[in-house]
Amino acid sequence: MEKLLCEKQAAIAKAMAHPVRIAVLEFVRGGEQCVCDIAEAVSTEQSNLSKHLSVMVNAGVLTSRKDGLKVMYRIKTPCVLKFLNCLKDCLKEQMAEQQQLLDAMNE
Amino acid sequence: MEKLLCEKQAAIAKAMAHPVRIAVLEFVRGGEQCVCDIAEAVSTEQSNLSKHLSVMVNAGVLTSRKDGLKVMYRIKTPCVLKFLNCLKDCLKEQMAEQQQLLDAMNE
DNA sequence: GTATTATATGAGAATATAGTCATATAGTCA
DNA sequence: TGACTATATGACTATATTCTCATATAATAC
Repeated sequence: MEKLLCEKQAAIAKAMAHPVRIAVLEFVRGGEQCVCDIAEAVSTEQSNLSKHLSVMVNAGVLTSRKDGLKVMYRIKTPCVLKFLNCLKDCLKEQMAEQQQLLDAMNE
Repeated sequence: MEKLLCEKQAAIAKAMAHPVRIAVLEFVRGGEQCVCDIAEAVSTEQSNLSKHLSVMVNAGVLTSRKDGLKVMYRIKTPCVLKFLNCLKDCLKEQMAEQQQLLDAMNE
């Protein structure tokens, strides 16, 4: 049971654990976007992007809706946004630490 | 530059995107623990666990210190805890949605 | 209907990740 | 010193992920 919960959490993390997918989420966080615009924004091949998108849909991170020829993707829940912020904070914390090291070297 | 930031964020997410690693983080979140206790808690082979731990150390998620024969691991920054909470919230949100579906079926 | 556009999918190759086993290292204790 | 314990590492296999290319599907416009 405990194990299953860990698996589910890992699956969510995994769905975001790729540079292209982070870039997609950052691009989409402002509002829904079609595949072609996302592809341009993250400069990734259409078919490849399409797979990344479906990974995130399956993990419950994104949803999509059809709009004519286009398919619009958007972030599914507010949690995902919080998650992204969290990641960025982690990175900032790491960089701040590196900055301290750098400062120490220059003393 | 943008790309590099995405890579770094993805690396952090990837370091946690594994069921065993989530289990480790959950076990360690209360305070530092030695490898042998972690191994028992997450029921994973010692050498395998050791690799998972070093992945997380390299990603800046955990730190370790030697204490005699033992090596104690702990969560490196408060951000990581927030991150874990975030993941759990994402999962809760997903399960709540499934619950709604279930309710709709029973009407 | 055909042509066109936007997106998805399948097969395959390249690469990365995870797990297992045997072994190495390093600290402790007698 | 040698025996013992805790942890890390290297080699290897198994598996999963990513990417690319070609092709399929689906919506639109003519």
